[in-house]
Amino acid sequence: MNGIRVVLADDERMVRTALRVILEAEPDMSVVGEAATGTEAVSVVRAVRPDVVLMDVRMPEIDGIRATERILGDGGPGPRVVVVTTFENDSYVYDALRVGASGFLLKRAAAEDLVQAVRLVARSDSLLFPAAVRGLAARYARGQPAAPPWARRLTEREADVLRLMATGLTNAEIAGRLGVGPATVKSHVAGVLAKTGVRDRTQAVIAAYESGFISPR
Amino acid sequence: MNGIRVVLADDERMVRTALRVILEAEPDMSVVGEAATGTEAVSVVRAVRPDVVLMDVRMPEIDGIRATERILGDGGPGPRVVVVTTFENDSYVYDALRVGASGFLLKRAAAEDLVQAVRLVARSDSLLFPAAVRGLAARYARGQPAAPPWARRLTEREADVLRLMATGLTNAEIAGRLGVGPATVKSHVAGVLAKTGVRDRTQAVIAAYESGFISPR
DNA sequence: ATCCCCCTCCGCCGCACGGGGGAGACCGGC
DNA sequence: GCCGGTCTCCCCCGTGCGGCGGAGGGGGAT
Repeated sequence: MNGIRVVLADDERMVRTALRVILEAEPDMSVVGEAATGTEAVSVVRAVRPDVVLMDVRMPEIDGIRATERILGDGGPGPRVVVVTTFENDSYVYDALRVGASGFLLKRAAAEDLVQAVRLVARSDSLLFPAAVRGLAARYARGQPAAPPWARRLTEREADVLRLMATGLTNAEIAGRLGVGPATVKSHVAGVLAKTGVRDRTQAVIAAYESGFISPR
Repeated sequence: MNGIRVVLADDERMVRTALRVILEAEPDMSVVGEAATGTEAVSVVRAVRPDVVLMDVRMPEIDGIRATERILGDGGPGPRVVVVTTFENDSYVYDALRVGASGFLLKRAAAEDLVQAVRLVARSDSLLFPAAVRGLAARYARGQPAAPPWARRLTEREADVLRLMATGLTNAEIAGRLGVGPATVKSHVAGVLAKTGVRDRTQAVIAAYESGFISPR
């Protein structure tokens, strides 16, 4: 059975139980570990090597952000970390982005959204930031002009290329816009496809929309 | 938080009543004003400042297009105007685009589509047009003569294909899903591209998102 | 000083894609 | 009856795309 292996990290048992019930109801998911503290989360993840970690922000010992940082700092292909929090107006959003989280979810999100989110980050390696926190993320991003949060996965240039891809331009046209050669654009496109785990530019654009990387007017 | 505030402008009382019933059934919408003529629409909108205006085209005194023009010409963040008409091959489509309407709906649209449309334009400021007329928008904005063939709506099959395109499938995969040959899919894709006035499948998917034909989670 | 990542570019190659034709069948309307 | 629209499928053909492997330079990290 090679479903999506998930680890839950939350200090409240009831929350973990609720998440477990939701996820175990899906045929393609299984919860392979739980943690009640940040340090526990790190060790559990290192032990069971899950595909996705649902990481609460507020936890004893070390918080979810630091735990995420350590997990993703291990090197190699780490799990996708989806940061879960209660309040949408807290600054953890930016921190989550900075340390390389793949997604951000609110605890009040519908169960359906939760499983969809897990599936998306597990499958396509997309960045997943729902509409609820998009404005927030953008606000923080504006406050820190030189620190595009997505740099963890997509490089700055790759992000540029993806944005232009999402306007329907060809590689040659993107090259013209960026003032580089077509071969360079091809390289960046290849990078985007690899990092987002999709097949072609069309799927990349879809992922950009679905993840909130860009949003419709 | 009264939800989405809507003004109805239509010279037929029954139509207004029908729309009101449909919209009031939604917990997140409320009809805050009605108008039976174009001039009335302008004054009502200025008075109640709604989020969305459902604007009939044919109305006494001044028509819906001119009324829309005046409303959106007021400056500042005006409401989203969705132009409603009976016929789809109406030349009013172009006029609606020109004066800055946010959407275009047919009166025979299902109630479900109506509320979805209102919600969409209110929430995301999307342009809501049948994919068929999207290419027109760009060309018309550039001041170029709009070619009539594009005003034709997508056929049911073409809509199916577009939806599948927007999930990132190749032509061959779409063919498999629909149980037809690859050549058939190519035909439908060609139809979609022609009618939406775009160049390739990626732009078609973008148009689908931007037009509200499909929407991200 | 060394390593690693990023940006830049090169060639080759297979293939999906899209344009431009067309054709037969069905169905509804004039 | 005929015609217009839709759905189905066929051909050829050019090309943009994406995978592959490589290369050189710059800059940050340790």
